[in-house]
Amino acid sequence: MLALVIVPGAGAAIAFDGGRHSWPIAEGVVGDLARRIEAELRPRWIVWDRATSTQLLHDGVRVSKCWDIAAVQRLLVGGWRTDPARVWAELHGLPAELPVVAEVDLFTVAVDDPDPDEPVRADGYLKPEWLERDFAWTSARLVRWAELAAQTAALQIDALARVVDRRRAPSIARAESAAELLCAELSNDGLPMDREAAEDIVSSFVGPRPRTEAEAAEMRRRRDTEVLRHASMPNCDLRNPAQVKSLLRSIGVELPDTRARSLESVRDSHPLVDALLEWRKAERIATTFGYAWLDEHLGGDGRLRGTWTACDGAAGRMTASAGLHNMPAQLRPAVIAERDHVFVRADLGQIEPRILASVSGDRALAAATQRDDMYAPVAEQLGVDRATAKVAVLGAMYGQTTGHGAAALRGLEKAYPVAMRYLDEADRSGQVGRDVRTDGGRLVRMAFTGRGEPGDRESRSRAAAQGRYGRNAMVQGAAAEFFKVWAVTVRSRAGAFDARIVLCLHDELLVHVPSRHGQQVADLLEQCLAEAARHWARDESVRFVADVSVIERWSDSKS
DNA sequence: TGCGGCTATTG
DNA sequence: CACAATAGCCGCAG
Repeated sequence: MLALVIVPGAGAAIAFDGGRHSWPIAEGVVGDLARRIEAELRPRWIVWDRATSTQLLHDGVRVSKCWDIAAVQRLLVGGWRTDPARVWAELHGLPAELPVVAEVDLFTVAVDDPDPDEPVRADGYLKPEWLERDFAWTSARLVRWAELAAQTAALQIDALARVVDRRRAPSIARAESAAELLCAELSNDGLPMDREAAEDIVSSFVGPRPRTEAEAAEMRRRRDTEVLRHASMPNCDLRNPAQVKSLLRSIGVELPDTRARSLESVRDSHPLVDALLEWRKAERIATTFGYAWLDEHLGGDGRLRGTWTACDGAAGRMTASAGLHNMPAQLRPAVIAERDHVFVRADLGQIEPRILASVSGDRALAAATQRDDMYAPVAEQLGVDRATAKVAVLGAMYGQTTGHGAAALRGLEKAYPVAMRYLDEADRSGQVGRDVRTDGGRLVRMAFTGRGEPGDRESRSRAAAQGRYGRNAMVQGAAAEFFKVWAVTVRSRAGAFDARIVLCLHDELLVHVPSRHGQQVADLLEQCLAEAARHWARDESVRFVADVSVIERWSDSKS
């Protein structure tokens, strides 16, 4: 483990052996030095947060392993406030009211710090001025800062071992850290996308690229007219749901809302409905996934870039902006591998119920995971058809209590009591605002604001919603952890084939690979899945499956 | 100008 | 419209 701190404009420092040995580094040589250390020693780099990894990436250094203090802290205590001062205070059990930099005004005088190179105060807190933008860094202070990072990482290892199985804790923290490296790389590298193909698709929905604002308005007006010509409300604003409701009423269609689902149910009653649904599709492309989107996010190098987050606020899934996680299926044919490259795409099959079987330790449900389609044995067990079994299992994980799955839910309770109790326990925690911790040790905060008088209808429905949130967080969160272990395992092995992960999508990986290595990387993804399962799961009772294919366009895979 | 509501897309 | 997310536009309050 080797701690590295970089303060742009001030310099850098490294520390190892828990901070007992340390050196300052001139800022100009950080990249070269880090590259040589990485090549010769392959250390686990301790960093305060992703900024250091991103800085290295900009210097052209890709490190293989790290301990990201902020990422591990989010795992340990949840939330987003993971600056060094807070992390340090939390690890030392100090009260959450952090000291702030004292204002110097007419009534106070600046007190000289007797030990200005020491970041820790007598009361144990970090000095807040060390976190200020204009802090007067010196090489002595940078060195102490690196030593402190090394000490902090050591404290986290102990803290983690107290909340997760001691054997599994380090690998989970390392995966969360490596996920930060992966996210830095995904943000930097982008997703290959063919601009011409993308513009052709956009054009097929909204017409050619308008050259002026007036032209754009004219095209918008023409699209509106295609719908409005079916009725006699020429000034109706199709972007206003209330007015659309009136429009529908004027043609004799009464609906509670104007969502696509509702509209589809009355599709045959009037030609306007069909036109409106078509209009919605085009409008979506025009406003969100159109020329403006391409101009903003698709670089001249044919890479679509967004900002990647390694864990979201809820349960720790990865998120991405710029439409990388919700790109309409119609645009995916434009995601094309570069010359002499292919994509290897892999998605985990039925990941959430398999995760539930694993984390709950339900032996009967684990037995069902031995099958490629685990809903089939569940259906047999429950004496219902497959579709019903699937709805029931998903309903149990999401907290559905009404509808078609409700009856089968009672069957689930009988057949898989261990798994159902696990979900129920999380549900109760959520309802009363008690934090839950996922199997991998992520704390999911449940302290919601404003629980009203218990008993009234509003507060009961809010409690139920919080219960569903808690129930789902345990499954979705554990699935996210497992996915990250898989992804970072692939990341570390893919380099041998000059392959890079270019997209992570909750249960799906897209890897960009030189064509000659396509099949080898496809095999690699399967191997990494088995390896991830061995590292992440408590035992080997649950089988995980993936669908892997070698393709040229993202849209080429069957499923 | 910021925020909740509505709607869309995705896993 | 079960769970999660990002994102755009509208109306309304300040």
